[in-house]
Amino acid sequence: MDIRIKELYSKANSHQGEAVKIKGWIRNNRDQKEFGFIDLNDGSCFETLQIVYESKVLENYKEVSKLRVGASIEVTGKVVLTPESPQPFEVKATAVEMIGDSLEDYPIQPKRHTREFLRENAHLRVRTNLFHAVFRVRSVVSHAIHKFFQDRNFIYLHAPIITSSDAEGAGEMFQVTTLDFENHKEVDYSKDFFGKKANLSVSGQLQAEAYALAFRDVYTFGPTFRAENSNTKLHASEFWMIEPEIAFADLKDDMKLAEDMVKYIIKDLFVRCPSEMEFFDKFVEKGLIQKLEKVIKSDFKVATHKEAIDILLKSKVNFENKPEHGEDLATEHEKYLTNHFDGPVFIIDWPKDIKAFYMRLNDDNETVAAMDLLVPKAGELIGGSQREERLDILEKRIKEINMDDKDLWWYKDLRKYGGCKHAGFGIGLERMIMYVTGIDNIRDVLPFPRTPKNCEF
RNA sequence: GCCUCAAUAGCUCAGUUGGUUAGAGCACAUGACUGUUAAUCAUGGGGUCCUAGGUUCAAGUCCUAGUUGAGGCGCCA
Repeated sequence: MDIRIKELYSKANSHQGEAVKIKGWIRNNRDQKEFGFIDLNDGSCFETLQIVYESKVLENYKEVSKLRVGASIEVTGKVVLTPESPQPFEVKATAVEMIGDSLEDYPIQPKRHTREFLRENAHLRVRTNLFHAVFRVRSVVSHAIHKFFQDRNFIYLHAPIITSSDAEGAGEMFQVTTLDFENHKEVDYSKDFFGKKANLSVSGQLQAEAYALAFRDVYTFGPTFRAENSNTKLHASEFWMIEPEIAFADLKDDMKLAEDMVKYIIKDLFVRCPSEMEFFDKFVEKGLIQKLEKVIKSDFKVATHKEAIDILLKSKVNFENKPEHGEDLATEHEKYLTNHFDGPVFIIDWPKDIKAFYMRLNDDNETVAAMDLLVPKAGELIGGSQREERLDILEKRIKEINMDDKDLWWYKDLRKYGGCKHAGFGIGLERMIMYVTGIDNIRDVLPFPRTPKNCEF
């Protein structure tokens, strides 16, 4: 019977003595004179299956003993429980057939490689324990996010990937064009494909607002593109973002939603990826599981931007960037604050001058109803705000920062026809994965990462 | 975009104040071994010392430029 290794691990006892057939890739092969062992992984779960093969049984014993790491094989054999051994059961092979050979220069060895080397082999690194675990978790987290919102009756909105508005203010954009730049010198965007300049989306928020004002609760989940020349462990040129938007809601509702979502994802992960989480806890970040268990149980802390600056000033730490009221927080400040609060912390009520035009002006006329969720390792995990629903104030803000709002006519319409209090946030999928796995480089949680000067694969 | 560091075998690294034929472990090949767990043991093959200039009797080693990578900062998610 054709079977997956995951099925064997979940119900080993009921398969005892059964004849099974498994296909997979060799992780390791150790032979002796009369018998040998293959560690087989078939991708269905984190664990490998030990195959025992004997010269008495296999006609092709010699060939099997020479199979290299990475080769794909089909094994026929019998399930045997081995309670005395490190592994709970194994399969005694009656036949082992090679499906695809792995040549002598297969780069992934059963030993420790550097992350840099593995990045250069992004097509093969998934066959290591670490990346197997990372990308299972990425898949499970993605599913958990959909479940979280779908269970709450949110509408999944596919925001456009190509946009003409460059109003989001979220960073440099990649241009989308069919103009022939190689043979023409002057650029006339009216002759371009869309009749005007177009870009890859840096955020689906503005469109999500339109849908929230019809469905009340919506979320986007898709790729986002930023052409910033950012060379850090936390930034990629192409990443995935989730942007919920909720109507008849304020900043408090927004924060509650964010906190519930983060906790939901972690809980789901503990249920569905116990082996992977154990692996991360052991080899990537010691104490990870304990840290996340604490996050589930405790309430996220909240501090206003002013309070946060006061804490930094009182700390007497000699920061390279002096903390100042009305100024942005530097990375070193964020790190200090997450340590100080010993867990995730919302920083709210930011000075209006350092935040986006669409964020709702507070009654003090100086701060906006914005929130950033800071966590250790991933830094700014979430950024959100209550949106400015008052048309006159929105227009004033746009004027204040000298923004060209001719592409925003439809966005302003949302304030003219049935506008209401609404809020939302954006969470970077990769940063969430970094936070829950302990992996500290964004390039190691993206299947084929795109960063400045790197578009291989 | 700015600053710092690095590049030697397929991988991880060592290589002395510049000095004779550039080493080790793993991987690979061949063999040994009756229960291995990244098995162990023996033997063997494997090098454009990142690229281009320069200094020197002599450069893996020193200098200059470039390329690529990493870390930090800024921008953000």
